[in-house]
Amino acid sequence: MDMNKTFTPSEFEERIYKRWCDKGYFTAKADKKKKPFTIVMPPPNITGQLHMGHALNETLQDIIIRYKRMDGYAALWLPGTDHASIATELKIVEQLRKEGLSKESVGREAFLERAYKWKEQYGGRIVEQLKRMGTSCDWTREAFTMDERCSKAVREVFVNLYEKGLIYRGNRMTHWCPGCGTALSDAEIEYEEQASNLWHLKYPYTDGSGYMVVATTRPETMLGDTAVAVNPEDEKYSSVVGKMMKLPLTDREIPVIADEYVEKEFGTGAVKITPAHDPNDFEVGKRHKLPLISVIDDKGIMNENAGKYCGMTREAARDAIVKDLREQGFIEKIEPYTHNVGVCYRCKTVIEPKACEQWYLKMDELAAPAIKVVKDDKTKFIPKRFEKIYFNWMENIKDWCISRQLWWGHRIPCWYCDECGEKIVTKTEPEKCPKCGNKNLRQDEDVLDTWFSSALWPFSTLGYPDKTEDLSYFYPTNVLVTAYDIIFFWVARMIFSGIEHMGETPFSEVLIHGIVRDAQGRKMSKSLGNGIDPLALIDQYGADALRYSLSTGVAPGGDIRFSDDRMEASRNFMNKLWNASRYVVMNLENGTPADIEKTELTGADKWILTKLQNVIKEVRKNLDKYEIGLALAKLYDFIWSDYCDWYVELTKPMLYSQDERKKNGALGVLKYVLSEILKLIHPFVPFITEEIWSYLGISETVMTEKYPVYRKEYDFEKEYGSFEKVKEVIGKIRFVRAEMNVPVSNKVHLYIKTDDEEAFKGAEAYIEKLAGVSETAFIKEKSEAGEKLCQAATAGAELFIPLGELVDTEKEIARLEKEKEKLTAEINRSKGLLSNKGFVAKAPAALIEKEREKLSVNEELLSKLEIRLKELN
RNA sequence: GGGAGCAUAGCUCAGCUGGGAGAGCGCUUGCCUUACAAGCAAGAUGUCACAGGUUCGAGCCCUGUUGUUCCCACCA
Repeated sequence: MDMNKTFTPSEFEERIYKRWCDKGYFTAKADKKKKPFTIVMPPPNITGQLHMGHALNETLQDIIIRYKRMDGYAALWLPGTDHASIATELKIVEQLRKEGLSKESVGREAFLERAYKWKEQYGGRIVEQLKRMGTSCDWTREAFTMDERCSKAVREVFVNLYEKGLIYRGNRMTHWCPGCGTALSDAEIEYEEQASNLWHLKYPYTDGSGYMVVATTRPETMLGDTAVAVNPEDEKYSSVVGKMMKLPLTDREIPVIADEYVEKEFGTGAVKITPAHDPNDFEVGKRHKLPLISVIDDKGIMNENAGKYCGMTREAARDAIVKDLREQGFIEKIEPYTHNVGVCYRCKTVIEPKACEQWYLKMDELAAPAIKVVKDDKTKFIPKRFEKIYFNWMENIKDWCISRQLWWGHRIPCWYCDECGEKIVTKTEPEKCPKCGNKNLRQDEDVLDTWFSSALWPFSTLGYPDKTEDLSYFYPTNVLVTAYDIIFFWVARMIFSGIEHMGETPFSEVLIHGIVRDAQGRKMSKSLGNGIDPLALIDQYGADALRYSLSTGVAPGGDIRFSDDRMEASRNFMNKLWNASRYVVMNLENGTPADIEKTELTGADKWILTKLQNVIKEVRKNLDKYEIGLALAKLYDFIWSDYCDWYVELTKPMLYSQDERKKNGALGVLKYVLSEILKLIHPFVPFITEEIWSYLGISETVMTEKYPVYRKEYDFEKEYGSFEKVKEVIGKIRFVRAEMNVPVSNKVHLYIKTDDEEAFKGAEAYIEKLAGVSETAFIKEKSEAGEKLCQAATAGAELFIPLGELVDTEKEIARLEKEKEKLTAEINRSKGLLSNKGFVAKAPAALIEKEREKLSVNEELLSKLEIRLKELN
C-alpha cells in the first residue's frame, strides 16, 4: 500500500466521505456528559446550485464544527434546505410557460403538485454538491422549511403572534413586484441608479389664468393625479392654493393643495400627487382626502382608468404620454436626471408601489428585546462592526409585510366565513365556522414570506413547538455563520423570533464573512458570467485545496478575491503535506518508531516538539476566536518551514544511519509530530488528513481524535535556544556558499571556533547534511583552519571554511563590508534606544534586557568582523 | 443625506492587547541533494495614502484631508 508520488485527491475523497457517513461520525447525540456545540446551517435554496458563496460558508462552518467535535463537544451541525418561495415559483412558472401554460390555467393544486415534483427532482442537487465539500453535517437531522416539522412551527408561531395582536391585516402602500405578481417586504427591494429624465409638465388652471409647472420622473402616472401640491410657506404659490386645474390628456379637474411634504427648493416647488402610485403621495392623499385613481394593474399594464393608453406597458405608456403631451404643448422642458429605482431582488422588475390589503407583523415590540440581546452581548457579532448595521436596521424597522400573492409556500392559516364574515386563525383547518356553523369556509389565498419560516430555523429544526430532547439540549445554538448580505433578511429575524418564541436568543455568536469576488474584484454574478464553479475546482484540485483557498489569509468579515493562482498555491501545499507524510510512511516500513515518551530526544527533536507546542497554543487561541485565517497561516508555516524544510531534513542523517536507536528515535518523533499535524489541520482539510492518517495505523479515523493540547513536558525552552544556534550556523554556511557560488555537491570542510562547544557537539551530523559539509572540526585558534578561508560569525561561534582557489578576496571583502554596514546600523539603533531616558524608564524590563543582549551580541560580531577585514586588507 | 470598510513589496492580501515591517504569487542566482521541480537553497524589493496629535516608542490609538468600495435612506 504505497502512497502516490503526488497528491491525487480524486482517488480518495468520495470513498472517505462515504465511510464517514456510513460510520455515523457526523451524527450528534444529546450526551449529558458532554457540552453541546450547535451550528444550524443557513439553508440553501432548493433552486440553488453550489456557488463560491456556499463553498466559503460551508467551509467555515465545517472547520468550526470539526474542531469542536474533536475538542470533546457534542457537536451538531444541522443541515437543510429552504423552499425559496419566489425563486421556486418563478422556476415552475417558467416551466409552464415553455409548455404554453400558465399558473392560472393549471390551477393551484396542479401547480403545487408540479412544484413538489420539482423539489423531489432538483431539491437534493445542492445537498449532494455540499457533500463534495466534505461537510460534516448531521444528515439524519436534515430539514426542509416546508417539511412537516417546520410547517407545524410556522402555524404555531403565526397563530401565537396573531393572538397576541402582533400579526394583523392592514391596507397600506406596499412594494408590488409586477414581475412576480406579489407584494414584497422592504428588505426585498434593491435600489439601482438609473439615468432618466425629470419632465417638467404644464398644468393649466381652469380659470384661464395660465398654468403651473410640475416636475415628475414618472409622467405615465399623471393620468392618476388627483391634485398638485405646493408648500404652504411658499409665497410664489400662495395665491393659487385652492384653485382648480385641468389635468392634461384627461377631462378631469384637480385642485392645488398645500402640504408640508413639498420642498420649496426642489424642481419647481410643485408636485403632482398620485396617491395610488406613490407612497408619499398616498400619505398626502390621506391627509387631504383625495380620491385614489389607479391607472396601472398588478402586471404593470395600464388599466381602464388610463383611457386610450389602456393595455400598454408602463414603459410604452410613458413614451406615448410624453409624445402626446409634447404635441399638445404641455411639456415645458425635459432635463436629464439620474435617480434610484427600486427593483425586485428576485426578478429585477421595477417595483410598483401599490395600496392594498396585506398581512403584517408588528415590529416595534419584537425589535426592542432583539436590540437588547446584542447590546448586552448575549449575541455577539464577529467582527463587531456589523452590530452597528444591525442596530441601524432594527432601530428603524417598519412593520414586516409577510403575505405573498404566491402559491408555493406556507399558506396563511386563516379561514373566512362568507356567511357571517368571521375570520378564523387556527393551527388546524377548522371544520365549520365557530360562530355560525357554516361548513363552507375559504382559506386565505396568500402564502407567507419565505423568510418567515427561515426566521424560525434555529428552533423549528430542533423540534419546536414540541419540547424535544434535541431542542432542550442543543438550543440555543452557539454560532451562526453567514455572509453580511443576509443580516437583515435572516439574522435579525431569527434573533427576534428566537427571543419571542423560545425566550432566548438563538445563538451566542454570529460569525460574518464576506463574499467571494473574481480576480478583478468584481462580484460574481450570473449576468456577468464571471462565476467560478466550485465543483470544477474540486475536480481539478481537490476539495481540500478549495477549502484551503477559501480559508487562508482571510480576515473575518472580509471579501475574498479568488484566482487560479490561489488554487494552485493551495494544491501545492496539499502536495507538500502529502509528500512529507510519504517520507514518513516510507521510512516506517524500514524501522519501528520508538515511543517518544521513553526515547532519548535529540536537540532537533526537542526543537521541533517545542515549536509544535507553540503552534498548538496559537492555533487553539485563534480558533477559539474564530480567527480561522490566522490559525491556518500558522499551521502552514509550521508544516512547511519548520517540519518539512527543517525537521524532515534533520532526521535524514538519523534515518540513514546504522544506529537503530537513533533511527527509531527519529522515526518516533517524526511520526508523532506528523500525527499531531494531521489532527491540527484536519478541520481545515479533512480528506487529505484522513487519507494520510490511514497509512499511519494509529486509529480508524482522525475525525474523532482528541484535538491536540499543549503539553508542558514537550516545551524545551533551553534546548530550543541552543538548537536555534545550530540553525544559525547552517544558515551562515549556506549563505557563504551561495555568495561564493559553491554548489551543495561540492562538499567543504568546516572549522568551528567557539567558547560553547557543548551547543554544537552532537550537531555535526545536522550541519554536515544540511550545509553540505564533509567534515567538522572544533578549533581553538584560527591558524588551525589553514589558508584561503571564508569566514563567518554567528552569535555563538566563528566559522572558517577553507575554499582554496574558490576564495575571491575582493568578493569576500565586499560581502563583509555589507555585513558591517548592517551590523553598525543595528548597533546604532540599539544604542539610540538604550540611551533614551524615556525608554529605559518606561519600557518593560524584559524588552530592555532583550535590547541589551542584542547590542552586546552585535558588538561582538562586529569586532570579529573588523579583525577579519583587517587581515584581508 | 446617514453609516461602515479599505488604502502596507510589482500583484493579491495578513499583521492579535502599541515595542526591531510579513506571507503567497511574481522576480534574480544556484541546484534533478534517494518525500516533493506542484520542489530545495540563497537573494532583491516598502516615506505601511497624506497632514497633524497622543506616547519613551505608532502600520496599529486620536483628529482632519484625499482616494476608493459597500450598506442604509430616498424629495417629485
